[in-house]
Amino acid sequence: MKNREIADMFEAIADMLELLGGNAFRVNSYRKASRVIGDLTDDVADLAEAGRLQKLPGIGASTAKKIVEYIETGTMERYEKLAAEVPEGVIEMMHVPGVGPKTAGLVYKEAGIHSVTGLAEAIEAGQLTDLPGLGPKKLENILKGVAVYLAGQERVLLGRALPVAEEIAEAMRKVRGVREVLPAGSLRRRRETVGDIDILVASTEGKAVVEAFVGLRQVRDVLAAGETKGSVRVEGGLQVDCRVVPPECFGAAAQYFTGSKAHNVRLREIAIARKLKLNEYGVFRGDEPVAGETEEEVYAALGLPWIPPELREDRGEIEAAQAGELPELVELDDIQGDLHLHSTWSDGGASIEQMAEACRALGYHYLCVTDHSQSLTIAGGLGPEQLARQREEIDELNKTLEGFRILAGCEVDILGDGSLDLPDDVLAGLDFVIASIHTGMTQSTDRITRRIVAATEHPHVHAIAHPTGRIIGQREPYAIDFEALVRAAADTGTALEINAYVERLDLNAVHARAARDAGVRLVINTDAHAPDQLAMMRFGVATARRGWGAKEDVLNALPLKKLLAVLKRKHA
DNA sequence: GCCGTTTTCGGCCCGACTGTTTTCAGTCG
Repeated sequence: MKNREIADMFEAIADMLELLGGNAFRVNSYRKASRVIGDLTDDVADLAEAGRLQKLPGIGASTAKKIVEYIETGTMERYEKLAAEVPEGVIEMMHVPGVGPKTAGLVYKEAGIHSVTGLAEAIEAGQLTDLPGLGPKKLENILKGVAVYLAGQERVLLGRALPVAEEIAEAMRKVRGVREVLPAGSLRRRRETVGDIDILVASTEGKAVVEAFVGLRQVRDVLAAGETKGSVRVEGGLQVDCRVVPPECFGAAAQYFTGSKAHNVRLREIAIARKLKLNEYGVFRGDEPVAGETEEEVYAALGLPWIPPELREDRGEIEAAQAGELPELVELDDIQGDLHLHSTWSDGGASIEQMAEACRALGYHYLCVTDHSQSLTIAGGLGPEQLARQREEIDELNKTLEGFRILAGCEVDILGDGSLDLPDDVLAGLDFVIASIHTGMTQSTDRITRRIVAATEHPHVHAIAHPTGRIIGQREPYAIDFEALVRAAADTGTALEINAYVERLDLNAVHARAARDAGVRLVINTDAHAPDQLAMMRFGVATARRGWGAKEDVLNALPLKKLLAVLKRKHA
């Protein structure tokens, strides 16, 4: 699958064209094409073969031709020509905060600088002071930017950022003069990682609110503190911005600061078509404000229903909203139970009883114990006899629990050859079987796809756990043919998991969307190894929502009776 | 380079901030 390569090439073409002073709209077209191809789960080669490339938004005759060229020949002339002209390091300089295409182009053309480190050295040696537009402050600023860039400026996991944001938001709600507080930005859209935290505050007293913000006990460094905006770093280096807006603009500001950028651009285009103007202060006809106090009225002024933040990525949500076809997204309250968790029988930290109590406290009606299977000795995997004894314990516990049911299950390993780690008759006796890969993760696309597809075809496997194996920032997904997996899951009635573990979120949002579009049932599980980890369910639900998942798409949003009926069907 | 409820040509998102200027270019979100 060459989607990623092609998306990256279009992005690089955009960067290089921009640096060379090419038409800005053309640059934008390449960026859009890059995003569209990058978001695709279908193989772009299949679309090309079917002659359907130009059906994609932002893909016209010219980019379609380049895609076909790359698929057929393995190279793209446009890209190669530009790459011969612009050294890679010059493009990299553009990614330093404070350095854009103009500055990178200038220092390259006028001073021959072609790397980020070369840029820093030249500034420190005082070599760039004669260049137009580069005064001492600008140069100092670039130097700081290089330090930030080289430090890696990593994005932070949603699971880490969200609690920080909520704590700060809670503290800000207690500040005098504050009417409303909303953590906005990519965090509100529940992206799996976030770059920084944006806290939006409605108040008429900007300065006092900002002062209170930078004085919060969580604050370690104050980066800026003005009339309407404060910027700080908290423990761990995470940057938090606070913006104060008047209450009558709060809705427009919330919309604006939630993004995504691509979504906002589309909204502004719609505004223009309606002879309106949209900015962070409201919707305007001429100078006349038409909307702004709530997000609902901002969207309504553009002829749209309110769109849930998780969908705001310009991935078709605006068209769906216009057609009145937005999905009714699954909510945390819809979740009836957790179907993938561990106990002290394998590598968990709590007894089944403790896990059950924790699940009841969350308002669930059932859980399924899915300890590891025998070959995973390092995790204390269970064999047939242990599973039988575990079942006895579960049966005893179920006698004492009212209105709650513990299901007996297993996270069975998919072995290297695609067979399962437990005999069929043992699996047949379990309520729920979720299969997963813990070894041979680096196998070829062909092998690993056959392995997982074989597991979906197994009559006793109800779901595949963490289907791509990726761990955010640590491990790439398996080289699996995802389309083939989705087809197999759809054909066999096997659910695919959204593993809610904050480092996993696997399936991710784009994969989850493709699965649900193909009619595959999703199952959202925490894979908890201790009671407190059950709370990660919210991140799995957020990912399902980003994947356009509705309650009906989610296996464990079913009430117990219906769930058991569905599980039985696969067994039979 | 894309695209069509004013268009197959001529448009294409908006405002703030900063540092460099003397009216504005570049960068950012």
